[in-house]
Amino acid sequence: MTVFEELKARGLLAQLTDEEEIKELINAGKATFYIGFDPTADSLHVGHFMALCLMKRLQMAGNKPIALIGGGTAMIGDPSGRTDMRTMMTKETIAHNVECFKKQMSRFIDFSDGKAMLVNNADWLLDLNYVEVLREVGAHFSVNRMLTAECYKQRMEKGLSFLEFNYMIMQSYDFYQLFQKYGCNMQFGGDDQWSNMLGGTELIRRKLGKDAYAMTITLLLNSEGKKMGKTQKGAVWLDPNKTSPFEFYQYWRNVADADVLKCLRMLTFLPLEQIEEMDAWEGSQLNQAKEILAYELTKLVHGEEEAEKAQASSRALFAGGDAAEMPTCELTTDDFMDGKIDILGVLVKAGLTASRSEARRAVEQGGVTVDGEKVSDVKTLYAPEVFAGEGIVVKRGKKNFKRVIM
RNA sequence: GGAUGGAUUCCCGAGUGGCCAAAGGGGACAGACUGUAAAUCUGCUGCAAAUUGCUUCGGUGGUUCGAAUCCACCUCCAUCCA
Repeated sequence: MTVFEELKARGLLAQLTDEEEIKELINAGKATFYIGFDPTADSLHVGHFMALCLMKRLQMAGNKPIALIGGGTAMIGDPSGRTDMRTMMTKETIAHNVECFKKQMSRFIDFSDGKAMLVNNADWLLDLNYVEVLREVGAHFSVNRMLTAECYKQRMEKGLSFLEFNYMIMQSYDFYQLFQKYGCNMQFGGDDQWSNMLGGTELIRRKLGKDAYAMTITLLLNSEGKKMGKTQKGAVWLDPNKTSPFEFYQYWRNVADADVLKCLRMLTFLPLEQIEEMDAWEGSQLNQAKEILAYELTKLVHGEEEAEKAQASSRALFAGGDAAEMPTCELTTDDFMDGKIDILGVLVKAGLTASRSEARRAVEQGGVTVDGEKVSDVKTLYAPEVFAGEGIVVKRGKKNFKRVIM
């Protein structure tokens, strides 16, 4: 199976400027392509992960990837698909994020021996001369056309600043630069980037009279049409300090039935034949598929060891086994009042609830368990001895738990 | 620059002097049912020393016994006019 066929079979391809041409180039391993990542946070997330996987797949097929970090474009902020303006980030924050991105990326992509490149568009964007850009680049863009672009649609109601309006032009300029400098003639990215990417191919055609291609990958949406990889608290990060391997594992372990197969196809490197077999699974058997999904992804992102640990904790918690790998919280003598700590205090200290009020509600509703015993009294007290040795296991709800020791 | 409308809790959105920690919906959380899924039903959703107290309706001052609500100024947003 060729790379192109595989991408297609996995449902990754969304839109392409020229299917035949792109197919030929990437199958032959002759393409130099780039994918842009704006450093809007200090860690990559699942969306980035998909793009990195795409990069890896194409790299394995012999193509040369360029990972572009948007140190320059992050100064502007991509308005695509957003209803409100991004908060402007300081230069320092961006610089910090760029460093974090670099570190994380090198775990996924092999940058050695010129097999891939890492560039930062701050290198060419920040020193641009305004009037020059307007004449050289701006002249090739039609405002009328830009305004009809899908990505600005949502913003037409709420308002769009001139700053953000220029994002598309900056991204187009990136492509134009990379085309000239490195012969990069393809740009890939998330489907929300389509209009921005077309801007680039257009610019190259107008300035140089040459063809460049763009291809987007499907956004990972769940069966309700929402972007996956987001939790109530925010994104599911790849940085273990922001989203622990266990939380990461649990996120995928808990995906809806309707989404498991799609996730396996789009996110893992498991052979398609194996995934097709699982397609026939039904009912509770799908739980196995979820376990595989969670394990595979955790392994890709955090390594095999962490994946094993996460799986062990998960099984221990839900199937009731040895819970050695449980997340732990340590109390100090300061946490005790008159030699005791109440259940609400324990919940808050363990980070299982945000406030004592919330803890109180959880207990009142029967959602709190200590060592398997339901706690029904809000005033339940614990002496320090309870936390000695193995400590106690505190659970809030079905999925949130901590071992509390001293 | 001018005119008009607007800013309410995680989000949408009601509230135009006390009965307001603030209707309703969504989401989130917890319980029941299950398979760590979905659907459904129930509860819950500012903080706390908890039949009470404290902080919150863009910001700062003011009027009043009492302000999300009235007044002044400011900030931001939308629409129209330039």
